[in-house]
Amino acid sequence: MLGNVRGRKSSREKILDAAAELVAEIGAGRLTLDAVAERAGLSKGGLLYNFPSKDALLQAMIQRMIDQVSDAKESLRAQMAPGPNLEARLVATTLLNMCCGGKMQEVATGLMVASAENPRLLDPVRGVISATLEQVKANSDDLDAALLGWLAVEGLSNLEMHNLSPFSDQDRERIVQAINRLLTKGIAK
Amino acid sequence: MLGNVRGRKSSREKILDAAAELVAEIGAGRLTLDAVAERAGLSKGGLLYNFPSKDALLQAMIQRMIDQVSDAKESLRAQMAPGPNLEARLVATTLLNMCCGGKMQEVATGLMVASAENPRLLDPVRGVISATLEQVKANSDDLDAALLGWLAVEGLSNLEMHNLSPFSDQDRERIVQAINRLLTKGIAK
DNA sequence: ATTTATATACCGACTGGACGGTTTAGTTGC
DNA sequence: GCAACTAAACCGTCCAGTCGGTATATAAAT
Repeated sequence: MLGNVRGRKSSREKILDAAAELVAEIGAGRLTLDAVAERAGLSKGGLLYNFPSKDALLQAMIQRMIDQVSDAKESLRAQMAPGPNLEARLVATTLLNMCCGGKMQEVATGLMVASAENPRLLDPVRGVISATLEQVKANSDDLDAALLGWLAVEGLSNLEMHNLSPFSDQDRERIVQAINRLLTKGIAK
Repeated sequence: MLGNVRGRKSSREKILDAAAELVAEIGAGRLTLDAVAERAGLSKGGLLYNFPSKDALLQAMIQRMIDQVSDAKESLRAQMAPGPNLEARLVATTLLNMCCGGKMQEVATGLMVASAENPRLLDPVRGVISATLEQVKANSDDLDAALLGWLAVEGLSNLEMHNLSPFSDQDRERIVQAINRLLTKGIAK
C-alpha cells in the first residue's frame, strides 16, 4: 500500500501540513477542501484521492497531533530532573512547551472546533487523556498535587488556545514556577 | 425600544433559550437561523426582526451567558465561608457549580466554536476574564495558590466542556477538595 | 520489441444541497 | 397607526463530494 517512493515528501504529508497551516490561520470552521488543496499544491480531486472525505482529513490531522505530542513527551522524558511526581511534571512541561512554542495551540483550537461539528473526532484524544491519567495515577508520590498541576496546565493552555489569557509574560512565568513548586513540594498541610 | 409588554416571555428570551438548547444539542457549528426560529416557535422573519443577523444573535447569547455567571457569582458571595483567597474561592466555586450542573458547558463549548469563525465574539469574555484577574490579584493572600486554583478549575471545566474528562465522580470530588485545600492552605514550602 | 492491460496518482468541471439574508404582502393586538 | 410579527418565495454564495478523463509507470502477453 505505501507507495511512497523517491525523495519527494508524500502528498499526504504536504496536505496535512497545509491543512494545519490553514487551521492556524483561518480556523477550522472556515477550512475548505479547495483551500487545503490549493495550499498543498494539488487539486481538490487529488486531495480527495488521498483523504476520501473532509472527515478523514480531520481525523488524520488529529492523529498526527496526538503523535507529535506523544513524541515530544517521550523525548523529554530522558532529560527530566529526577524527583517527585515525575509523570505529572513531564506532562506539564510538554504541554507548556508546545503551547507557547509554535502554532500548535491554534491548530488545537481549530480541531476542538471541528469536534463540535463531529464529536467523534475527539475519541482518540479521549483515549490519550485517559491513558495519561492512568500513568499519572501510577507514578505520583502526591496525587492531589499531580492532578492539580496537570489541571492548571490544562487551564492555562486552554485560555491561551482561545486567546483568552489575561496573563502577562511575567504572570505566566510566575505561574509556571508555581506549578513546578506545586508538583515538587505539594499542597501545604 | 424595549416594547416588552405583559406577562408573556419576550420573544428575545424565547429565541435565546431556543438557540442555547440547539447549541447544546447539535453544536454551534450546525446552528442555523431556520432551526432556531422553528424551536423558538416563530418565523425566520420574526427571528431576524429581533436579531438582525446571526452574529447579533450569537453576541446576545454570549452576553447572557456572561451575565448568568456573574449573577451566580454575586449571589454566592454572601454565603462564602470567610478565609484566605476569598475571591479565588468564589470564582472556583461558581465555575465548578455551573459546569457540573446544567448544560451550561455544552452551550459554552458551542460559543467557543462560534468564536473560531468570528473571534471578536469572545471580546466581552476577554474583558470578564481580565477583570477577574484584577479582582483575584487584589483579594488574595497567596496569589500563587489563588492563580493555580483558578487555573485548575479552568482546566477541569474545559475538559468537561469537551466531554474529555477522564475523571470518575470520586476523582472529581477528590479534585474539588484538593482545590479548596490549595486555596485555603497554599503551596507547601 | 511491441502491444495491451492494470494500477496509481491526480485534474478540474460540475452538481446538489445548505444556509444567511432579503423581500413582499398580509395579519394581529394595542 | 404602529409594533411585532407570519408566511413563503427568492437570491447569491459557499462548499463537500462526484465523475469522467489524463499521465505515468509497471507488468503481462504476444
